[in-house]
Amino acid sequence: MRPTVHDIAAAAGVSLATVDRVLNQRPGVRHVTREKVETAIRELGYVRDVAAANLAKGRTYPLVFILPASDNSFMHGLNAEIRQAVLRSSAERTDIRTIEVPAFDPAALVSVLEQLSREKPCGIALVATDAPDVRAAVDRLVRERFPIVTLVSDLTGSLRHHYAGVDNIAAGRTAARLLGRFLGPRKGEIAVLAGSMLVRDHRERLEGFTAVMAEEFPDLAILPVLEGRDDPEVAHRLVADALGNAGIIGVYSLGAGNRGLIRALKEKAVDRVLTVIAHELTAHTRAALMDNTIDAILNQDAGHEVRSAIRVLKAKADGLAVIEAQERIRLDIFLKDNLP
Amino acid sequence: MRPTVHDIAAAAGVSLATVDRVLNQRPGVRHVTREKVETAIRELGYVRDVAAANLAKGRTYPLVFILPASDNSFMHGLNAEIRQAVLRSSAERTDIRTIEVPAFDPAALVSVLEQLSREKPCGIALVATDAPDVRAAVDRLVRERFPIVTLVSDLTGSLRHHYAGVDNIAAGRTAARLLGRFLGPRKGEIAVLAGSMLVRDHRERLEGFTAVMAEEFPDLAILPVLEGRDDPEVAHRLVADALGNAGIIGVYSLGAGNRGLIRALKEKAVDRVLTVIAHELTAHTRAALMDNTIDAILNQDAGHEVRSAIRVLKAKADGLAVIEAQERIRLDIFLKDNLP
DNA sequence: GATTTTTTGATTTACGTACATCAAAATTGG
DNA sequence: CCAATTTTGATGTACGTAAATCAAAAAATC
Repeated sequence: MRPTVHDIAAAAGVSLATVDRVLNQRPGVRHVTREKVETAIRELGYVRDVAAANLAKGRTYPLVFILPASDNSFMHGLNAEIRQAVLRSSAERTDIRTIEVPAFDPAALVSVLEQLSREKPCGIALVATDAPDVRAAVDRLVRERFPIVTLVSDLTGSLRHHYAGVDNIAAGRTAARLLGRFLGPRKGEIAVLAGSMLVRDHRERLEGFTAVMAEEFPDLAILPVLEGRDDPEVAHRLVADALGNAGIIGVYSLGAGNRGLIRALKEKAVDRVLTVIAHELTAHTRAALMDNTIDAILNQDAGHEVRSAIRVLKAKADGLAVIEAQERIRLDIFLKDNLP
Repeated sequence: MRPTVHDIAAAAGVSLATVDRVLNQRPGVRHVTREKVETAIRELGYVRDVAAANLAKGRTYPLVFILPASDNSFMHGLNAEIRQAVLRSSAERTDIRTIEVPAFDPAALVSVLEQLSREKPCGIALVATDAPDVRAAVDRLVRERFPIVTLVSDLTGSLRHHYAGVDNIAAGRTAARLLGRFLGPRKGEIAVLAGSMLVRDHRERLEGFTAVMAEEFPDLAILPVLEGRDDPEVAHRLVADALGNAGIIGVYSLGAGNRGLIRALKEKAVDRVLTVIAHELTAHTRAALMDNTIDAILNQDAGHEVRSAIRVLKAKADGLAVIEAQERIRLDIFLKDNLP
């Protein structure tokens, strides 16, 4: 049986009340006494029973998710997963609120963060826009002891406690190797469709992609990036135009808005052997994978990201350790054979 | 605030004791009264606070893991993950015991299962050997209300509550498509190294592999399967022999014992362009992926499997729902760029 | 209608922790 | 040494549930 506060009190030769004062960092304990208690805690290997403590405190975890107001399948999916988590709130003692901010707008994000610092949630998850102001705001909140995790898009160099998302450089590198290997000895040009180079995850994917292409597949030339703003219409136009170039033998779509890409491919490339790699598994990309329009899909599981963010925020709020391996968000590679 | 037993009692117009009798299916409640309470429970949307209940009961979850006594990296890894879970036991209220049984020995497995039915653990996870006797023993335990999950290797057609492992047919299919696509237009022969065709997961991987090869890559011929018994020495000999055949352009290793495979490849195939796909990420396969001896690794995350099995068994023991998407064990595809 | 049996209520203790109160003891300052 | 202050102990209540006991009420049996 694991030791309880009573055991600590007995071992330290003090009363229950004193143990309680030490455990909950209440004042009125002499230094020597505090040391005695802390020694007993260490020696007996006491760990607070979080379930009992939460019961006694009537504790809930007010959490805030800050998401960009983007109208694409991935963000819709992320939202849906948060709603699922809300349904589990009562069992998990969470109290989850979602705030939408304009996409790619650091100032708006900062103002929301500043507002939250007054509201005292016990944890914040945000899809970070990569800007110095945002970094500063996040660092300030971390210093004020708010648990913070970045979701989907990281804020490197900031003090955030955790990042619940995939390694986008690795994703880009993986895409490049898959494309290169699938194309084999063929020579030609590769079209790259991105959302916006202002978003860190897209930049990183491109960075990884071009690095591996340059190192390992010198026969494949990367064309200038098409920025589709994650909008199906824009993507469609850009890709349809680009396919006028007969030298293109491969396409890497590293953002959202794949609906337009797929339409363009079906209209303009029926007679050509194109190898296509895209990101994010949606109804559209899934269908395209099944009918061979797309050859592979790289994906991040939004459900895992949301659940992981919640687990990590709760653990940080309680000062507990997280199981690192469990919280690592993996890059899923889907071929038509291993779809979920 | 979520309703408590007191609210149920008030709503149903009965005493706390009666609510307790209904909730814990104790006798001495008239049918009509029971109905009243159940209606109140439904109408208020009451769900038992599992944390409080466990505290009151002093409940622990005695769980048993039954593993084959196989001496390969994967089983060692699985064992290590179970030990990690044991370290978390006190926080998770689990009490985990591991039983090793001779590998591929249905009778031994059945006798352990029968013994357990007397011991009353609150959940059992087993790496199933696929045999009718085992299926019958598992079904019997399920009927006796033991929560049971299969781990790594499933027992299809049995009544087990859950399978914590990958879809091995999908894994084989994925391996085939990767190999076929990586080889591109080349024609030649493919060597397949398995552990044993007596194990269901190996059979399924082969089944998926040959199916996709036949459907989609008719220029690639699959050679008779080499059964390496998951033993590095045997695997080494078999592969070294097979590589005498100059027509081999690809290798699929669907079992364990990859150390021998890798040695054989380094000795016999330095001057050849072989495409190699293997299962299970270990120190050896990882190094081989990095130095281009292996082109891709398919993996199942033993840590996820163990944690998932525990979560599911606990949920079943409490009669709670599991988050299906969370418990799905995914097939990891590793290229050298996305290694963890 | 009296007796037995079944059903229900009222109440208590417990789980491990949090938190508050008040009294007692120890320490500090003058 | 006394008074003021700080530190410690003792005790009780609470959280939501489980489980037990005993008395009271209701229903079933004769």
